[in-house]
Amino acid sequence: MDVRDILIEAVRAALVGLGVEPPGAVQLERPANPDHGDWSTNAALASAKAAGRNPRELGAELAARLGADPPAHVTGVEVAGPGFVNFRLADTWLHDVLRDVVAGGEDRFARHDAGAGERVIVEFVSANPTGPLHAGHGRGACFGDSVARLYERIGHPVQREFYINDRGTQMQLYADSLAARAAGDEVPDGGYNGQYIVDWAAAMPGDADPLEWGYARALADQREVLESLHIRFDTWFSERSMIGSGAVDATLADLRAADAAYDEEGAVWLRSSDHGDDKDRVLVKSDGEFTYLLPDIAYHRDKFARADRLVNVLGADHHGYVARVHAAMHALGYDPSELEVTITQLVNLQRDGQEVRLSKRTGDIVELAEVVAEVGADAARFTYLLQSVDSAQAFDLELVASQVNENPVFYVLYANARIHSIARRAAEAAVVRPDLVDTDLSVLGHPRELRLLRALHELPDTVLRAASERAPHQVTTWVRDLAADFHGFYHDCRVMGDGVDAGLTAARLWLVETVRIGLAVALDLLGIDAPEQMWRDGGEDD
RNA sequence: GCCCUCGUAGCUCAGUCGGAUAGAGCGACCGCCUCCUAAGCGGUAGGCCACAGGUUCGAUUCCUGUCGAGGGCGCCA
Repeated sequence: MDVRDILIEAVRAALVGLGVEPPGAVQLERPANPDHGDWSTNAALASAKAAGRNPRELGAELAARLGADPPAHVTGVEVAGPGFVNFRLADTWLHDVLRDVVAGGEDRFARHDAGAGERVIVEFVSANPTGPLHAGHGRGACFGDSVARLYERIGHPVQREFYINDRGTQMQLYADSLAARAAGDEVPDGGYNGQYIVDWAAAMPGDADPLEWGYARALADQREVLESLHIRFDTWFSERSMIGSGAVDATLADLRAADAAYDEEGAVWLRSSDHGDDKDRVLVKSDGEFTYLLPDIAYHRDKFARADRLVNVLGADHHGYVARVHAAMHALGYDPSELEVTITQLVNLQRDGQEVRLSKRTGDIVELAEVVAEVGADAARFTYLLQSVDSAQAFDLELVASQVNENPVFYVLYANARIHSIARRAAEAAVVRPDLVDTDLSVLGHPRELRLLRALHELPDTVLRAASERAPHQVTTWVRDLAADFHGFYHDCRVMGDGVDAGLTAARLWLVETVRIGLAVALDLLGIDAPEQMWRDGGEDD
C-alpha cells in the first residue's frame, strides 16, 4: 500500500474523531524543506474555516491525535506554520518503495488503468505530401508519439494517425512545380521553390504523372524519417478516400440538415460563428471545390466513430483552425470536450549562431532528416521533449550534436551506462545478487540512497500527470532529476569493493536495479533507446 | 484591431489542479580521479518570479489590465 494512502486515511479518520468534516480530498505533499518532515498535509488549514476553528489549534489537535496512534512508518507528527501537520517517517517506507518497483518491473511499474480502456486517437504530423518534413515538424512528431506512449501507459488503447492532405490546391501546385522543374522551367507563381523539387524532378521518370509520383515520393520520404525517430503510425488516412466513399458529401448534407451550413455568394459556408469562431468559414468554394475544412470535418466524424477521445497536435500556425473544427463538431452533435487540441509553438533552429528559417515555401529549409543525421535520433527526441511545447524552442544543432557538458542528453544516457557498467563489473567479479526476500534493505539509509527511492516513488504520479496534461516534458524533467540523484549516489556510495560488505552490496545492487527500471520506463515513454555503454571519443587527456 | 502562446538567475529552462526559505543545467570562480566510466561529484557567486491591481489564512501559480516577444487572422493548408 502506498504510504500516501496510509497517511490520508489516518488524517481523515483523525479529523472525524475530532468532530470535523474532512475536506473532499485530503492533500498530502512532500515539503521542499526537509525540516518540515517527509510528508505534510494542509488538511487542518483546508477544513478549519468550515468548522469555525482556528487553523493552528485544529492542526495541533490533529497532530496530537495522529501522534498518539501513529500510522505505519510514522515516527513523529507535529504542527507547524499556520497549521500544517508534518509527518516524519522511518526509512522503511522507502524500502517498501524499492520492493514495489522491483515487483512491478519495467512492464508494470508506473503503469495505470486510469484510462479504463477509453479509446484514443492521437493525430499528429499530418504534413502535406508536398515535400520532406522539416525540423519544425520534428517537435510535433516526437511530442505526439510520446503523448501516445503516455496514454498507452495509463491504460488507453491508442491509435496514431497521420492525415494525408492528398488533394487540393497545394497538391496541384506541388505537381506543377515538379513538372516545371523536370522541363527545366521556373516553378509557377506560388509554387514550391525548394532544392528538393529540383532533385526530385530530376529523378522523376519522363512518363510519370507528376502528382501521383510526387505524392508517393514525398510520403516515402516522410515515412522514412519518422521511422528513423522510432515513430510508426497505425493509420495513414487519405483525404481522397473520403471523397470516393461519399463521406464528404454526407457530412455536408448533415451540416445542412443541422442548419450549420448555408449558401452565399456562390459558396457554401459553415456557421462556425454560432459556436465561438469569430467568423463563418467556407466549406465549398464558388468554383465547386472543397476547402481543406470540409473533408477535415468528415475526417473528425470518422475518428469519432472509431474512438472515444481525439487528440490533435497542431503547429502554432494552425491555431486559428481549432475553433472551426470545434464549431463543426458541436454543430454535428459531438461533445467538443472529447476533442483535445495541443498547439506546439515554433522551433527556432540555429546553426553557427544563425537562425535558420523553416518555411518550405521559400526553399530555405532544414530537413528533419538532416537534424537526425547530424545529432542522432535519440538526442533529437530528447531535445524536442526537453521543454513544454507551450513556448517556442531554440534548437541548436551544434549544441545537441556536441559531446560536451552543456548537452543534457548525455547526462541521462551516461547514468544508464553507469548502471550497466556496475552490472558488468558484478558479473566479472562473480558477485551474485541474492533474492530480494533474502536481502536486508534496512542497511539502505545513506541520504544518496534515500533520495533515489524518493525520486522513484514519484514516477507513477509523474506519468499520470504528464498524460493528463499531455506534457511529456514532465517525464524528461523527472528523468534528468533521477540521473542527477544517481550520479550523486554513484559518486558517494560504492556498490562493491573494499570496505563494502556483502549485505550492503546486495542491497545496493537492488537499489541500482530499481533505478534501471525507472530509467527504462521513462526513456521508453520518451521513445529513447539508451546504450548500455558510452565512451567518450576524441579526448586528449587519457 | 481581434485570437493563441510565452515573460522565472548572465544564457537555456523546470516549478506537482494556491503552501512554509523559488530549483536544475550551462556559463563564471574554487575544489575532488592509486577505487564500479571525471560525459561525473562537491562548494561559491548570481532572483522585485515583466509591471500594476484583485481574489484569501497564504499568489511565481487563479482573475483583470498594462508593457514586451513569437505566431495566426484568404473561397491556401
